[in-house]
Amino acid sequence: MNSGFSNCDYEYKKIKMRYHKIPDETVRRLPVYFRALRLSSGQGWESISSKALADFVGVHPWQIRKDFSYFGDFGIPGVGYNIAKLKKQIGGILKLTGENKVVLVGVGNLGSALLAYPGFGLYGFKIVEAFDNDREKIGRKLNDIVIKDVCEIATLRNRGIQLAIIAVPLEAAQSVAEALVAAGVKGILNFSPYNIVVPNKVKLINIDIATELAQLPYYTQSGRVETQKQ
Amino acid sequence: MNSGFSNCDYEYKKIKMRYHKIPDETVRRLPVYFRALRLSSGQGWESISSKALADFVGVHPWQIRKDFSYFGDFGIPGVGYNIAKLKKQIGGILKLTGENKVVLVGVGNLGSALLAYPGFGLYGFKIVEAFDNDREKIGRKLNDIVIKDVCEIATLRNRGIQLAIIAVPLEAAQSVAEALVAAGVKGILNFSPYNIVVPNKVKLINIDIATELAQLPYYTQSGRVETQKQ
DNA sequence: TCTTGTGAAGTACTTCACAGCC
DNA sequence: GGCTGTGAAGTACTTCACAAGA
Repeated sequence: MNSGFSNCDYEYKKIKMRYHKIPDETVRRLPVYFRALRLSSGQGWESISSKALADFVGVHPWQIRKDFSYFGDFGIPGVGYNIAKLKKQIGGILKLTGENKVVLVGVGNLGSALLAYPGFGLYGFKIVEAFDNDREKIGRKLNDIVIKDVCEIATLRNRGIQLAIIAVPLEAAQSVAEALVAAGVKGILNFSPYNIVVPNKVKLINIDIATELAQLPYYTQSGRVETQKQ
Repeated sequence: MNSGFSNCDYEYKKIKMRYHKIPDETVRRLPVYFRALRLSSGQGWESISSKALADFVGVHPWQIRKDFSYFGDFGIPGVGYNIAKLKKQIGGILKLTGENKVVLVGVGNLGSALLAYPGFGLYGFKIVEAFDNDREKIGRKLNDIVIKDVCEIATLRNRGIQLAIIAVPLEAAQSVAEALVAAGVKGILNFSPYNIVVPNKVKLINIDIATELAQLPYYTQSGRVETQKQ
């Protein structure tokens, strides 16, 4: 990707306007800041400095200032950031305004846990539908959601549902993803350890639990000297 | 971090030995390659090319070759990589030899799902203990594991258990982490949305489910033009 | 004096391109 | 002819350092 605009720079600067591509790493951190602000806003503070926020979420202050610099002038020099205003701005950037509807596919052990997961609410997410292919489960109610047959994914069309969570065994992951995309879903959070392929217009984020765990022994087991190579 | 050794380069090259720091991103991908190899080794193939492996896991062939180049000469030009040998080598680098014991703290919805998660076995992980602070749960058996009181985390000392998974509410996360570290745990996979602080010698990997989901609307909602700034 | 915002410098990782081996 | 291994080039992100605002 190209930051572009190099031969238009002068024009843009003249009218005091510049264009940025937001680094993906910044987008990844914004939800973390957002949650920190939500948690800290009930505490009577009005402002927060980049240092205080940084300590809370575990990054460096200059990282936070740099991240915010991609958007606009959020803060007040000598004071910090107004918590309410900052929260609103980050929410706006992330499009976390109002309620975001999400559907879940796969109501096994992990899927059931996700249905009950309390962390989604803070961001305004709500799981509004759940699907499975197990006849035993279809029709049952879990956390106020009636589990439907995966065949009914197509009925999501035109209901304004853009996000889905996939928590099915890996054999089913690709076909479920395709059904979701066909039904108009534009963003997928995939928990199955399978390399799902989706069209470019669809954003896919993978969480691969076992793979994350499998990094640990490399770092923890002693004898990790710099690799010798001959 | 410094790649170092610049003034020793000649010496090292002369004796055909070089030292590398393995990029964290490479370590993150190795478990993915490892699983792909395990899945493909039952299929009668003996060798696999960087292109075939790349297509399977969803990266570029040159990325795979570069990743492997940090370790040694794995492949045979014109042929590819011997699957059995490669699997063994990656397993060795990641220290995924034999059975890796893991303990789980927090047997709520998510913790229970992790206890039953089938994906750990492929890497040789086994959850050998589970802890919770809920009197209702303590003493019950789940997936052949008797749930113990969190107070008993200290009893893990000297049992050769290096890895732990934290799936407790955020208020409890820091204290649980400290108990685990005190009991000799060296690597933690943390599912609670809290910035746990651990000593440098302990490796911490965070999986923050809601935060991952919260990135999606930014990418999926239309109207994401390059940010305007004045 | 304290804290922001940001060019510039530094670092880490990815991609290229091709020599060398099978 | 096909595929690996790897310096070199390119890109993306982080960290620094400091001018300017409150």
